[in-house]
Amino acid sequence: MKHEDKVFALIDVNNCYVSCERVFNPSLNRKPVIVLSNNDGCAVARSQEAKDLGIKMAVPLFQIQELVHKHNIIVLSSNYALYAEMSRRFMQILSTFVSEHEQEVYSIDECFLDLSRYPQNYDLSNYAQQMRKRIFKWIGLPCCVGIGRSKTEAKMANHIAKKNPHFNGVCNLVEMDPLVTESIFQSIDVAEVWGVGRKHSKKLQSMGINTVFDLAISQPQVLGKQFSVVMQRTVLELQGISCIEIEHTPPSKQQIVASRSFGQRITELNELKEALSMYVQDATQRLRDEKLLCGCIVVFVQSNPFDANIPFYNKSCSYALPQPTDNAVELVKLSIGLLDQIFKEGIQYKKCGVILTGLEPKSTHTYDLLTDMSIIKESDDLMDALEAVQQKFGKKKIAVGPCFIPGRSWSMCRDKLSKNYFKWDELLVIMK
DNA sequence: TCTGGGGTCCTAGGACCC
DNA sequence: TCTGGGGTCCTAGGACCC
Repeated sequence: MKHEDKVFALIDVNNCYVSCERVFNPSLNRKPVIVLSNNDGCAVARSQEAKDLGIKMAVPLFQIQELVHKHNIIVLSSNYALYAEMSRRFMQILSTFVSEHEQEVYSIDECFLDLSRYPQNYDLSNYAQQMRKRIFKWIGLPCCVGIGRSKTEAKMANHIAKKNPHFNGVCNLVEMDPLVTESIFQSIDVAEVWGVGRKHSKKLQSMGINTVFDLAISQPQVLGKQFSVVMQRTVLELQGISCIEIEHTPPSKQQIVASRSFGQRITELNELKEALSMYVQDATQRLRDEKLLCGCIVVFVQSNPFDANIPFYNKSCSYALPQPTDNAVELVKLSIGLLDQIFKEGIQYKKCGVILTGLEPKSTHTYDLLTDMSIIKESDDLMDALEAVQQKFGKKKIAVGPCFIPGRSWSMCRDKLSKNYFKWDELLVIMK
C-alpha cells in the first residue's frame, strides 16, 4: 500500500478526568469543574465551563483561587485509579471497531486507529459517529474523532472537531475539500500542531511560520536542518505523507520513574528515607508487573526550584548493578545507600525520586556462569510471598524499610478526592 | 504559604579507540 | 611551529508528549 492511502483516526475523551468524575456525579454537569495534579498543585483537567472562565492548562491552584471563589468552581483531587479503569473500558470498546494490530493506546484518554483498510467498505465519518455513540452509551464518556492521512493530521482533525461544535464530534480531513482544509489550517496557530511545543513555536513564528497552513507548505528538509528530523517528519505528516506508524504493541519500557513532591519541605535524612523507600517499592512493583529486571538505579533529590531566595539544590547519584534484579529489598537497600551520598545538611527538600533503568526482560536474561541460582530462587520466592500478602491483605500491610507511616508531613495532599466507584466498598450509593 | 508526574526521542560533546 | 581522521559509546541537556 502506498503511504498516500493510509488513513488514521484519533479518538480522544473530552476533558477526560472531569468527564470521568461527571459519570458518577451528575451534579457536576454544566458547572465549572477542575481536577488537580498530585499534591493538589495544578489544574490538569478543566470542564468546558472552566476553560471558558479562562483557566489555563497546568496553572497552579494558588494563582486562580480568586476565580475559583468568584465563580464557585468545583475543585477535585485527581483519582487516577478511577480514570485508569474508565480508560481501560474506553479502549476496550474501541477495540471492537478494528482488529488488534490496528489499535494503539496512545495515552490514558487517547487512542489511534489505523483505518487504512476501511475506506472502501465504510463511510468513515459515519463509522466514527458509531464509535462516539457506543462509547457514550456504554460508559458515558463524550469524545471526539479526528481522521487524517497521517497521525499528525488525525491529531489536527481531532482538534478541529473539538473546537467547532458544528462538526458534531467528527472531523474527517480525508474527505474534506482541500480549499476548506486550507482555510481552516490558516486559522489555527502553529503551536497547536502535535510535536510543536512552546520553544519551537516561538522559533517558527520568528521565521514567519505562524499557522498550521504555513507549516504545512514549508519545505520538510529545510526545517529538518533548522530543527531536527522530528520537525521534518511533522511537516511531511501535515502534507499527508505518513511517517509515524501505529504501534499496536507498546514498546518495552526504557525506564521507570517514581517520584513525588512533598506536601511540606523535608530537612531530615530519615524522612527522606521513608519517602524514598516507598517510591522504590512503587517502581519495583511496576518493574515486576512488566516482567523486567533493572540493571541501573538512579536516586535524586531536589529543593524547590521556584524558591527565588535559595539556590536550587538538585543532585542525583546512580549505581550499575553487577547483576540485574527485581528484588525490592535489594533495590531499597541500594537506593538508601545512594541517598546517603547525595544528602546535604541544611537543604529544604521538596522532592525526591528513583529511576530504574538498564531494563531487560526477565524471561530472556542469561545469568553468568558463577551465579548461585539458589539465591535467585530465594529472591523470587520472597518477592512472590510479599506480593501474595499484599494481594490478600492490602498494599499497606507489609513493606520493605520504613514506609507507610501515617500522618507524615511530606505525604501527598489529596483533599478533594472522589471515590473509586469500581471498588466494592466505594460503590455509588443511589438510595439508602 | 501554595508551582505534577511519568515518559520518549534527539543532539552535541567528550572520552576513547585504532 | 607543526599537532589525522573516522568510528563508537556514553552522558547531559533540551525539547516534546499526555
